[in-house]
Amino acid sequence: MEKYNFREIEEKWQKRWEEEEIYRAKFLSDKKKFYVLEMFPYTSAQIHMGHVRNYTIGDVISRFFMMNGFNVLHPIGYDAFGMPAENAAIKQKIHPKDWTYKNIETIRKQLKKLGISYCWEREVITCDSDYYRWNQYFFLQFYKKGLVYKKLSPANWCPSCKTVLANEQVVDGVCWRCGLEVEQKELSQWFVKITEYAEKLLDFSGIKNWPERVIIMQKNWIGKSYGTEVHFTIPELNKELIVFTTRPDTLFGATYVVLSPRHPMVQDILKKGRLKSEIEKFLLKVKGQGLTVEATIKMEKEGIYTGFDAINPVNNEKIPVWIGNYVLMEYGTGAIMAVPAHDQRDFEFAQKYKLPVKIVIKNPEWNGIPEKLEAAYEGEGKMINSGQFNGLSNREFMEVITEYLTEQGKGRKAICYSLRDWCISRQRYWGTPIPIIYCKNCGTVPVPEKNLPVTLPYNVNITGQGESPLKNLPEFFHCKCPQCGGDAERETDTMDTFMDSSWYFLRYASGDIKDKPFDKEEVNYWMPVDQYIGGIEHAILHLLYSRFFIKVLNDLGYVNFKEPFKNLLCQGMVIKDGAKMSKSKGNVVDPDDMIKTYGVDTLRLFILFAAPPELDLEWSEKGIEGTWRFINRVWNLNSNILSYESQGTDTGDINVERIINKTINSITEDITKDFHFNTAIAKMMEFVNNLSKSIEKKECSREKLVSVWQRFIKTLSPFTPHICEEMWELMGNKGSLVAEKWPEINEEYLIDENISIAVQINGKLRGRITIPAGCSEKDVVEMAVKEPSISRWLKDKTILKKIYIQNKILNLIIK
RNA sequence: GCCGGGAUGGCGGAAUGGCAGACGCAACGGACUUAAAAUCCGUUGGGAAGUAAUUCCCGUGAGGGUUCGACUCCCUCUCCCGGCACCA
Repeated sequence: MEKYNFREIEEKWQKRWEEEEIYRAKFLSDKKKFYVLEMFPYTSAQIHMGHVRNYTIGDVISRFFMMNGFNVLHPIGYDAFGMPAENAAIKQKIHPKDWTYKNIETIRKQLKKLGISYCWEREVITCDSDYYRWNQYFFLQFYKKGLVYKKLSPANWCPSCKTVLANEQVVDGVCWRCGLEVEQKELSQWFVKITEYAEKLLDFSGIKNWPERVIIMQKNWIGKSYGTEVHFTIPELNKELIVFTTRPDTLFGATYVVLSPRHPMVQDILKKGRLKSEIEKFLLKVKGQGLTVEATIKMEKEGIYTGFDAINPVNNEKIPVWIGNYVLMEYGTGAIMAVPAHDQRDFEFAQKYKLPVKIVIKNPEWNGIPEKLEAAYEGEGKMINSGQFNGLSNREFMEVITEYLTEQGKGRKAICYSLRDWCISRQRYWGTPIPIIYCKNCGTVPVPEKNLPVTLPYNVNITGQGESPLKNLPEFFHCKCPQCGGDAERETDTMDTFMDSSWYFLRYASGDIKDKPFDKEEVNYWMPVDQYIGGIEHAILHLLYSRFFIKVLNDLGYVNFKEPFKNLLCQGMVIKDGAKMSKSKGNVVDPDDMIKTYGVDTLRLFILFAAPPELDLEWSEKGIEGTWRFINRVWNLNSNILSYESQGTDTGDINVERIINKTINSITEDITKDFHFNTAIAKMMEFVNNLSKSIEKKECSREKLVSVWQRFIKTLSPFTPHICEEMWELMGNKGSLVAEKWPEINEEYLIDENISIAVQINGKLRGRITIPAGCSEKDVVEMAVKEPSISRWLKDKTILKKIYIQNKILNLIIK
């Protein structure tokens, strides 16, 4: 018996697949297609177990659909722009481009060793000007449509490094490099109007099968809420202050209003000079408070009185105008009305600053009206202290007051989204240059399409300090205005890398193309992606931006579909010792080491077997040995079958035929229903255990055994393709298994002659009986009561009720 | 703080209203071997009774509910993980 030499087998087949180009996707418009896509890797130094998991899952799906007669597209590429390349440049004194391409080389080698069925001819590298020029092209199309604009927006700013910091570069409110406190700085930045698509993005009807939680997360992120705009007046400023509220019913209870520190009216107030130094001091303090999540959660709610009052439009009451650090300019109108009696946050703020509390909704559980509240009452009730509206239910009153305000010209119904426009400006080098030119005479001028790409210059010095290196590069920064030919300056912001990943899957789908972003006809054939696979960490941003991008391209007539990803599978993390694998924790397992020791088929099988895809996967050194043993058993069994000789018996043949049909049937179900490869593999292990016993007993004929075994090899092949191809060839077959048809099921072998059912007495299991298939309830009960383990419970009792679930269980209720 | 997900043997997990613990790991016992490794066979949720076949009780984070029947559905609570932009 020849020993299982995985190294030889894997090298042999990987070489052959490559030579014969069997995974090359062909545009065959009359053939039903299947586009399977895994999120492309970021070009950090190496791939890790998380990638191996992601790509192995994709590969099983890809091979399964190939064998089921689909024309499959299964591409790969590299997400190659982004901050880590600049960090590497700073630390290792290596150019971001050199670092990136060096990494791509390594990753490509690693991926090839995994034996994934990729169509390598369609590789995409986002930092290649052949790719990013089309980012610039789309930017210009969006610009023409009025979907991009520039506005002031705050960014994390380190005053010592004089540079913009990403949220992850701000650690506990200080700069990660110099440790100095981070400030907010207003910068003029480019935005894409994703908010214009909020309503379209809330419509998930074009999506077939996404995890429910991802849809919920996206809906919450878009955050549609219905409410009312209320117009307060500030007589001393001669201005109207518009606030948005979802609780217009509490309007009579408003005791102050609060502006965001970035609200334009703050400037009007400062101009008047009242309390100016106090307000400025407060604004300065707020400026030091970070934009990061930890910062905003830890931040204490603070405010300051402006010295001005606003008039409540419903009762002409004068209430103070405050500025508060907790009011966001990005949401609603950047100003709120505060109702401490009926909103807990307003209540706490009012307590802190001794602001009045006015109850306008009566809690039905109250006896009379309390003098003092312990907490805000946020529930339902009847209106009080609300003038002519007293006595109405607050629900009714919401409608009534909104109508009243509308009639008076003091407000209206409004819808608010918490979704904000997409800031695509990055003050960094390693990204797609934004194709805009600033001319003293002509203003903001887009780079003409024929001048694309605006190439990212190579000759830069990356320090991580100061402004973008592109500003210090005269040959890039200084240019001629395309309109008047005069001296002009280039935009030095580069694009957010989410721009790259919002359409890379279209580029894959159109093969080698130079003069267009993609081939419309071919893209319309392959798209949408039939199965997208990736980590849950991309549940919101990447997936939402891609959906948005496709909807815009659809509106602009570039594509004929409205959703990029029909089905989505989010896989869990790979963890070790209870924590995510990471260098800092020192719990990383290198895929290359595992491949050297066990071979890639074993690694793939273990990763698929250890947990269902959507759950976190606990790495186990012992566990992989288990799958290694299984693979070897399969290999040895193949040798045994090659030399097997027996006439067998009819029952033996029927028996193995039953086993294989049941096995393949339930594996097919596991794959197609929810990609539960772990249970599919468990069933293959069971099959191998059973078949080994049958072979030992020489129960079946050689002919039957070979037929059954060949079907098994096919079924196993998407999981461990190399060893299966080898066994397939040893069995005397030619050609690759992906060209073979997935084995069919013969229904008649799925049904057993005898079925074991459980018998319960009063819901408690008391025995088991074996019945012929298709037995009637009456017969089952008759057989059950004869069974000694059952009859002893029935002595001196009467059967009140019989519940029989066919082929499963009989429950007798007795007294 | 808000949103989402989860809790099942010594461990990874299986069963989504019908026999809890498939399959694998670990452990223990046995076969082979001079020996070890590898391999193969068997046992394995906890407790109690019995020489034994076997039988009974308990058991899916805690408590309650619905149901003939609940790991599964509903309510309350505890703990763990993930995401986040104080969303008015």
